Amino acid sequence: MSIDEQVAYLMQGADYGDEQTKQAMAGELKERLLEAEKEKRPLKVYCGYDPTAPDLHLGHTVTMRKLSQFQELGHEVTFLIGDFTTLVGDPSDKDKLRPRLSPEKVSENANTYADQAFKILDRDKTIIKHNAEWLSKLTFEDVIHISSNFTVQQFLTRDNFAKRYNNNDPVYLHEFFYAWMQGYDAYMLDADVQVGGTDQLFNIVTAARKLMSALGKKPNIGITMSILPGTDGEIRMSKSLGNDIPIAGDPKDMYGKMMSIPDKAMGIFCRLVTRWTPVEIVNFEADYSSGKIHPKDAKMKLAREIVTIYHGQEEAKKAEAEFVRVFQEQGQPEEMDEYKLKPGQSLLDALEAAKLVESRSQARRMIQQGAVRLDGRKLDDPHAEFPGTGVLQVGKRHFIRII
RNA sequence: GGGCGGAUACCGAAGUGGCCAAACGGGGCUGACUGUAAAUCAGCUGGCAUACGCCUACGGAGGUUCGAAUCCUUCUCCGCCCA
Repeated sequence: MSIDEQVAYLMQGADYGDEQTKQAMAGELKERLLEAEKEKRPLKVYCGYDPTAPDLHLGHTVTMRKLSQFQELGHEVTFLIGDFTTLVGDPSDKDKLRPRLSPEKVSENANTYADQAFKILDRDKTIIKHNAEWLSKLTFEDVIHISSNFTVQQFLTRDNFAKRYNNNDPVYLHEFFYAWMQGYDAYMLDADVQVGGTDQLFNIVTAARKLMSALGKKPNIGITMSILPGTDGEIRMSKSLGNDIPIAGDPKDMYGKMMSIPDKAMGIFCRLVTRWTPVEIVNFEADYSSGKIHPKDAKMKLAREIVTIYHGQEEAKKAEAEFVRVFQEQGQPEEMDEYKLKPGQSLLDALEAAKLVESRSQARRMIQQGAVRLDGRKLDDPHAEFPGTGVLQVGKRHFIRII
């Protein structure tokens, strides 16, 4: 790849909110790539992760995919675990109720994180670091000194702060520290490039660059990635919003979830979470928007690609076959859990005991709404004795074999 | 330290003594349509109960009242203003 192609590849999916910043960053990236080439050194690239939850979903992988592209081009990638910053809490995370995690829990999560990340990153080429290594050693004096490089006004330019400030919502003092701690990470790592989400724009571009300059280093280049929407295609993917696609989950479920994203979100998924090159993506999009390929078939290809990344080709094929069988041909899943019927159980009892519903009230609702079927026949009497063995289905996708 | 305002279900937001399991919007779920797309339509969205109904819930704890999300006391948390 030529340098310009590399820049295009590495900037793919990046978003800075305005075109000028993007141009400026692309320009700097190009310069830095040239410089590295001349000096025969790789760029130092990193992204920090806060191991707040053990399970990763596709949204978390956006920056990992970007790191892997750098890796592909021979650069040095550091996977930074924010074990110290996690204890502080990121202001861009609105989840205020997040319980304070114990250090044990944090390191446990961090391990799971790293394991899942290595489905994307090359384990042997990735450096893992923890920011507690340096952040926990700063003295109060250091903190004051570093803080003196920033003004409150600078922080208030950040949308997230400004908005809450104007709405009279709380803005905590410690949130300000979060931004510069991230900058300090970049400083300690001698980062040439820092990858993050657009929600990190301020931390990466304003705070980190300023701090690095102030401490006498060349400021890092920020690659801030667009935010991946969830299965609704609109709002950022997040577990608490229930629109996430976990990567460690069941491949069939993953495939199904991918199929449920709106057509208009296909493009962004391609750019952010597939292994496809910019050219392949352009062709893919052209194919379905011109009608050459049915959008459904295009989406199936996309779903297959995603499942393949995390579960391999075999599983992806199986997931697809199952999807076709269950949803397109209205058949039954290949495998399902079994439940042994006990004598005298009513429909309600069975639904509850087989754990197809969360409560008896919910079971009643489902029955009333005509969502409960045994071998395709609708069951509508909650109190009738359960008819017998067969495949019991609730809604579109919950099945259990009654034996 | 003083004054004022606020905390409601997954989220946002009404309600300001009985008609409140709590309007409305979003989200989620179910059904119709379909490509588990979009758009649209209908319904559901605390628990228990065949049912009458019962229980738990409007930040926490007490109290007033026949009756409280609504009134009082106090505690916790948040915002604004003054110092």
